[in-house]
Amino acid sequence: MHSFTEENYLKTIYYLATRQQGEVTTNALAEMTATKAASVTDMLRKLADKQLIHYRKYQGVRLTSEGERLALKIIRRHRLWEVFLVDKLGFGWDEVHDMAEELEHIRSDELVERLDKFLEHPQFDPHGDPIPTTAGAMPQTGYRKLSEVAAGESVCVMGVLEHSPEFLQHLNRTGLTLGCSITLREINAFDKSLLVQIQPESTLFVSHDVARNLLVEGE
Amino acid sequence: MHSFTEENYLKTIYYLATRQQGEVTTNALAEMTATKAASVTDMLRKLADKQLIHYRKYQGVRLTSEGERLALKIIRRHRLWEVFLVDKLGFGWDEVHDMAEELEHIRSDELVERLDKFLEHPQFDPHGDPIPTTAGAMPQTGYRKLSEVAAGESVCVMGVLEHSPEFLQHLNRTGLTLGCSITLREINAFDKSLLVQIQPESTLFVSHDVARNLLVEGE
DNA sequence: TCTAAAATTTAGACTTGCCTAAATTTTTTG
DNA sequence: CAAAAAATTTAGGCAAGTCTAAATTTTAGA
Repeated sequence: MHSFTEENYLKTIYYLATRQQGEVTTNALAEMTATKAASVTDMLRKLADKQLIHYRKYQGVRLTSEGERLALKIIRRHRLWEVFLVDKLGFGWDEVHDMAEELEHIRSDELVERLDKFLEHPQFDPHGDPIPTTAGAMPQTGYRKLSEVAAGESVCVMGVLEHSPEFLQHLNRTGLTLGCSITLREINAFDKSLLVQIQPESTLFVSHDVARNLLVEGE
Repeated sequence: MHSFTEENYLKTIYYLATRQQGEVTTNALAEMTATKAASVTDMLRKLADKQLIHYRKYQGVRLTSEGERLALKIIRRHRLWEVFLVDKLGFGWDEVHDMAEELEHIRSDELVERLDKFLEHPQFDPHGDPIPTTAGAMPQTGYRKLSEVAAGESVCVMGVLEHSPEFLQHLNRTGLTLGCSITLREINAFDKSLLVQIQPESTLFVSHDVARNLLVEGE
């Protein structure tokens, strides 16, 4: 079996690999896991011994297919528990990350599959992230960032790239929650901020920082 | 905060203290936690430093009121998760112990209280054990062991003292599950085995070993 | 009650995962 | 393209929780 800590490294390597290209660096991992580079190096050697990552000294790291399988399993658990916490226990989407971070390490495949069934096989977590399948596939979505949408387009808010409580609470306050339909009225050339109309009639400014962390779906 | 391991020791000390009188011994703890006496001694010193137990070398151990408060909190979590696993996810009462053993360490009071509400404030877990209150009180039941019931009495099966999958599966097979009404027909003087009638008409023998692990309620 | 057995504690060591400081390799830049 | 900077790894150590073996204390039996 794999330790709590090993599972977190695998998940973090997966996460970083999807946002960068090439191999994941020691420093990036140290920052994400809030440890020091030397500690990361220790763990990388251990994961490489277990054939969960491809590791070449000084060159960075990449998951093996077994490592990716495990990472997706952890992510599946995390996202299913988040659905449980929000849909069944009534938590807000800004409150569930830390709890899911613990729940994702409960070791029982049967538990996960029963939870999935209990939740009626959700496809997305409360932040709009797709839930990997039992078979270990990550469903692809065609979402774009709001910051890449052209003026005049109407789109639907489908997810977020930033999961911090601060960001999510800001969205709560402005009404930019999942599923809401918006039309992009203007793009400010100076600071790239957006004038957005939320259906049916409220209008608000959205900073570029917010817009590039909001995922939206076509017209 | 307290470690996973510390929480397990507190829970185990509480458990042993309720079945024995006097102080809990090092050896008993070593056996229950599947470790060695020397390891237990180390942990007892640590728990004593944190004022969670009263500890006198060579004399055994007793929870402080703070230690007991924590132990009851862990037990409350454990039993609520067991209710969730059985009532909501459909697990059998013989399958849930190990999962609850992990879930009980998830650190969020808010989570526990929301779970309690979601489950509609259950009073007992799937084995008939009472669920401690948020305030930290262990509800008392007036249950007797089936082995202490007199011939001729009719009683209702309310709980078990032994939680091993083997024992619970044996009860499943014989039909002696929670809530079932039984009448004690005869007590065998030689081996203390019982002839029991399960309402309305099936009859079976129950060994003394089974009878002293079954909790029943009055007439 | 005195001694042997049982229970417990101490001593010293191991593993995991982390750290700091120093050494090494890679990358960047003048 | 060589020197400086940045990134990474190595070396040596620490804390938690465990272990075995040896020492100590308590208990039980003759």
